Amino acid sequence: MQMTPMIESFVFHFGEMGSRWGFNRTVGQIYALLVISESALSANDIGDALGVSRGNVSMGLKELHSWQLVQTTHKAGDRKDYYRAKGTIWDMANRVFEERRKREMDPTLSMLRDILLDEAANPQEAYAQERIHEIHDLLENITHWTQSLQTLSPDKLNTLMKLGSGVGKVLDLKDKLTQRKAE
Amino acid sequence: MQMTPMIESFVFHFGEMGSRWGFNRTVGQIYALLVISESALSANDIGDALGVSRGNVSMGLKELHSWQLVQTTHKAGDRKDYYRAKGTIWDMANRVFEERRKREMDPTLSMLRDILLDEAANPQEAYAQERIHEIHDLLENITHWTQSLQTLSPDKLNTLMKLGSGVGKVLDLKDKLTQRKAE
DNA sequence: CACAACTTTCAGTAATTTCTGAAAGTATAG
DNA sequence: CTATACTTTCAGAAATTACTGAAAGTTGTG
Repeated sequence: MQMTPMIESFVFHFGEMGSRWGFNRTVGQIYALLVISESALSANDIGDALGVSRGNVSMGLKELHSWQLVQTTHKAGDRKDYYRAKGTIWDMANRVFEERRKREMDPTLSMLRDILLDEAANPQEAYAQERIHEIHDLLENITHWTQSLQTLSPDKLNTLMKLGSGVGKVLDLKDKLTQRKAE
Repeated sequence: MQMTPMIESFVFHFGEMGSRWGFNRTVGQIYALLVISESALSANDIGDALGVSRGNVSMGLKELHSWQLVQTTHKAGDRKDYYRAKGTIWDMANRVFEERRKREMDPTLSMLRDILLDEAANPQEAYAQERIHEIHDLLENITHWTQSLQTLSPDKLNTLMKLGSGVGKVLDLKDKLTQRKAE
């Protein structure tokens, strides 16, 4: 894998962004490299291309595995493991959303739920609980919603996204229809 | 602001999560504290409650300001600045989404666009550009979509979220209607 | 103007995260 | 079983990020 300037800028940028998306620089770079590489790469290929240690590559791949973003393959007569990005770009986006939900939302939701089970001991806590309730409900809504969006086919999701804020009109439409039925 | 155990666990957890949501521990804690506090707090109140230095509080508030998540107020006959969380929970969620889009998506999109302007120098780069194109289009779709969702009223958004995957059926419905019209 | 009451900045330090490379582990071939 | 060709682990080092507190800055008051 030779890093042309084009490929370098893609890979490095993904590295920078990696940390914002929930993994570290090297993990981001490894993934970027695998995504834009047509052939599967060995751990050494990756380390050489990125200029990082073999150990670091191993840890990075382990992390990507836990995100279910890589696939291990083999070549005949070669003991080495070869790695490639798993699934389509849609799958990738889904994975990232899902993992982040697990890591960001779920623990928060359960903490909030715990707090709401307690009795407020004074007006200050009562006020706090009200706010916490709001946050809880909002997060729960978002969680459920994103989960159900993930069950939609990429095709439907695309339609929905293309619709943009036009979805508001569709909702009005639906309201009218269901109302008419109710009459 | 006395930190009861309930309030402590909320504030500390928000601190932990803060880093995942794009800001550091102290910033997360300060914001949590302001959200569940009915009255506005001075910078010293905050520092005392959280056990962090005055300087750190100042930096944290500056950061929250840049996210437009806090509001500064004053009390008669008191020179101190007092701080409170700005807007509703919905506003907060919007702010966070928007800020993150600005910080995570926009720079990536512009980098991808730049790469796509170049000619591929070889088949390897051609393959890379195909992948990059896919990623670009996906991110652009998501960006536009989330932007347009933000223009929807909280009320409509709520309806949409409640609908969950049922939105698929509504889309079918819309398809049928628009088709009928076309006939 | 000088002083008081505050806030902000920032150099140095502390805490945290990431990375390296050597050692340990694993699997296959002979 | 031993040698070889690999992968993983992990203690310590390096890099990065966050925090402190003293000094500088700001604003209002007498």
